[in-house]
Amino acid sequence: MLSHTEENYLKALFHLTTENIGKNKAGTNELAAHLNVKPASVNDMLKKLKEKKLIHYEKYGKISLTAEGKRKAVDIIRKHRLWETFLYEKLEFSWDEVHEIAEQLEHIQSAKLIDKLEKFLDYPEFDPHGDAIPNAKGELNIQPRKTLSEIAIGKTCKLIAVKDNSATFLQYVVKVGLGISSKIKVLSRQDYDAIMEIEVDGKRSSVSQKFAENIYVL
Amino acid sequence: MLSHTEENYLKALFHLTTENIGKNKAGTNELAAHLNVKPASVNDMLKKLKEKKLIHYEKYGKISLTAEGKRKAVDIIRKHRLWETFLYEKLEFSWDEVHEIAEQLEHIQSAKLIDKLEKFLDYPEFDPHGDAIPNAKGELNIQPRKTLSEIAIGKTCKLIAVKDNSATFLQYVVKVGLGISSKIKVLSRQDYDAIMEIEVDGKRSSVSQKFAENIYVL
DNA sequence: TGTTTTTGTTAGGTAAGCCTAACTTGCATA
DNA sequence: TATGCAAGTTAGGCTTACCTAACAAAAACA
Ligand SMILES: [Mn+2]
Ligand SMILES: [Mn+2]
Ligand SMILES: [Mn+2]
Ligand SMILES: [Mn+2]
Repeated sequence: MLSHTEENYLKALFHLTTENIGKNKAGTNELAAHLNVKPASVNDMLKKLKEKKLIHYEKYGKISLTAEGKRKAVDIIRKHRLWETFLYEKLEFSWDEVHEIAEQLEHIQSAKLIDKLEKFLDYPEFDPHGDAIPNAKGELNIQPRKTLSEIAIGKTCKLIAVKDNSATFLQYVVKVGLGISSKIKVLSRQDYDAIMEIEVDGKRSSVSQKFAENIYVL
Repeated sequence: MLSHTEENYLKALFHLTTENIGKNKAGTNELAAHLNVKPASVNDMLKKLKEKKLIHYEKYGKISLTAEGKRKAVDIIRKHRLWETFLYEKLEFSWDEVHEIAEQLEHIQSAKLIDKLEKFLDYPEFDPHGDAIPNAKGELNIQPRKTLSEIAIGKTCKLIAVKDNSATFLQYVVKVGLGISSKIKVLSRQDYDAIMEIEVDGKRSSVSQKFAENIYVL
């Protein structure tokens, strides 16, 4: 049985490695920043997770998840995304509210609960932010995704997911008129700072590089 | 913000005092037994809860909840019972499974979540064990309840709630053919050990004093 | 290649929540 | 009223998960 904290470390490692295609190792400082703790605290935990055979790690080396660690992480992500879907679909929360509550719910221990919840939701494939929900076997198809910042001027694309799950970002996304499946036309992009002008349902907006990098499109 | 542990102490105190009519103070050892910890641990926590003005307590004296402590406890019980109802009604868990999972869910922090859950469940009045669910204002009507052990020979009564929420007890209750609203006829009671013979739906069973004291009837 | 900067580690300390062992208080009952 | 036992408290220790400050290693860069 893993503690709440250990689970959060595994989940963070999954996001920093396995989920980011092309990058499969993380560093101490990076992990510390992601979890809002100090590198010294991370170092303590790395020793414990290594001892439990959940991560690969050598002193001064890079960190990666073992198969077992990966499986544990995927299970937490599965719970997180199913709970988000429940909150959004059944309790009518808005998509900027679900993440924070799911951060708590993801730690509830009961395999039966999550399987019943999945059935109740009729086996959803994606959560409210467009992220794929792993199945009960721990299978999750991670496909390389383009971001809005990579779309050429003049082209139109479809929003399929958001990278940032924070309330402030999601509220901003809604304000620009965007949601899952929105069609976005790229009108222009400044050479100097990459600020883009986009059109959504006939409405024009200017968005930053940072914003565009957090929007996944197809 | 209260910790998971502090919440469990308040809930235990509520069950030992306010909810038990006629008894409104508890002792250190009693609380320790209820929480499966040692009296020394309870003593530590009592100092903290007093400091936070959640309990009335003097060294070597009895313990009781302040108005604020009571309110906090009722909120946790409200969450516990609404989650049990959700698990039972929506996810089709059996009544002997819901308590354990609700012990975890009751600590999720979000007033909005619990109010939306209550609405989703259409404002239930009782949980799957027949216990009243406090409303959002913290109101809970505690009425004195008779137990099966107090019913006279020859009389018939109706099961309205169970006191013990453990899986073993609840499975036994089901095995005897009982559930909420079951009609129970008391056939006999031994003078020596108070073992009772009862009839439920034409089926006869013998139950112990301990069993009968955990069945609330009307 | 030498030096600076970044990254990572260690030592030592804190708070929460638990424990055991030893002690004190107060209540029941002789 | 004495006294023995149950109830309650204290002291000191443990583990988890965090911290700061000081240090070591590796990477970047000049
Ligand atoms: Mn999320
Ligand atoms: Mn989490
Ligand atoms: Mn219960
Ligand atoms: Mn609890």
